[in-house]
Amino acid sequence: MIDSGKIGETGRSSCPVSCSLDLLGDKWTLLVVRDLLLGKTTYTEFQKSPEGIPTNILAERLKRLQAAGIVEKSRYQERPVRHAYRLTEKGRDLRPVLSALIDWGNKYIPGTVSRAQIEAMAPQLMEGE
Amino acid sequence: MIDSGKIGETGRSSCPVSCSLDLLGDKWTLLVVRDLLLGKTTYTEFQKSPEGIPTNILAERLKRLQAAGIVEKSRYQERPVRHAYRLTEKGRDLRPVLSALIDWGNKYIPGTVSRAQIEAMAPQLMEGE
DNA sequence: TTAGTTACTTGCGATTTGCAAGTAACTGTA
DNA sequence: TACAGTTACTTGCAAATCGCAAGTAACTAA
Repeated sequence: MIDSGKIGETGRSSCPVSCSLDLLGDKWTLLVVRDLLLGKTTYTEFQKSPEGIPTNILAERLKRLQAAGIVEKSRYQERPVRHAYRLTEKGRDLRPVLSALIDWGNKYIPGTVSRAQIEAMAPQLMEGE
Repeated sequence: MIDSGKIGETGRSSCPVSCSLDLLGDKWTLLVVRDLLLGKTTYTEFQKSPEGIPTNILAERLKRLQAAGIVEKSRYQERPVRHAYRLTEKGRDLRPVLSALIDWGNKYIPGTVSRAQIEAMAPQLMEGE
């Protein structure tokens, strides 16, 4: 057996789509990435998003994204200690994925906020594309 | 209350990313779409993919994708009755999403099959981009 | 007649989710 | 100094979903 189709211990196969979905394929992870691209940085800001992510899910996802090198946590203030979450380059490189989801959503799901409106309120979202 | 932030009965918000993920945000759905883009059409072909989707999950996802107008089922043979699943235009328009996931996976997950290799074995995957 | 294939469905234990509540550390106001 | 408020989580638990195995229905081919 030269190639089982699997990659390492984790990963269901050596397909880049499958491997990416192992990390990103759920209902919440890419929404956190979206918020980060929109410039949000704190736990509370993520919680305030209209989708209402449960706090335990948020904490777990932030840990996973950190472990995967997509997000980094930094202390932005002492007394009281406050942390900011930011995307790494690996995280910012997910922009095309989000961008494609926006375009598809705009085209096929009526009532969704348009890319133009999103860019207007967060110009950094699609910068550099 | 002018805008609750929600869209219709379903949908967690009016964000196109969130709405798209309501339908596509799990570990299997986009893998089925990938297989369809690769030219696979039958239930058994989907099952044979290296990730090994459980049969009940596959059946449920195909129903959901049909209900969403992303996939259509057609009889391609009588005696015995055989069905083929194919992407609609709405489904084919998910190509940029898959494409972005391939690029990200190739860049950040070592050992994944390259886009060039994927295109070589399935030229129709990224046609028209 | 019997084994094989296709396309599912059903049962069920294990994992994951989502809601609520609790906790720890600190601040700002009286 | 006391106390309400904020931030950033953790914990408990019922409910939903997942994944493995087995079963079923319709048909073919030997």
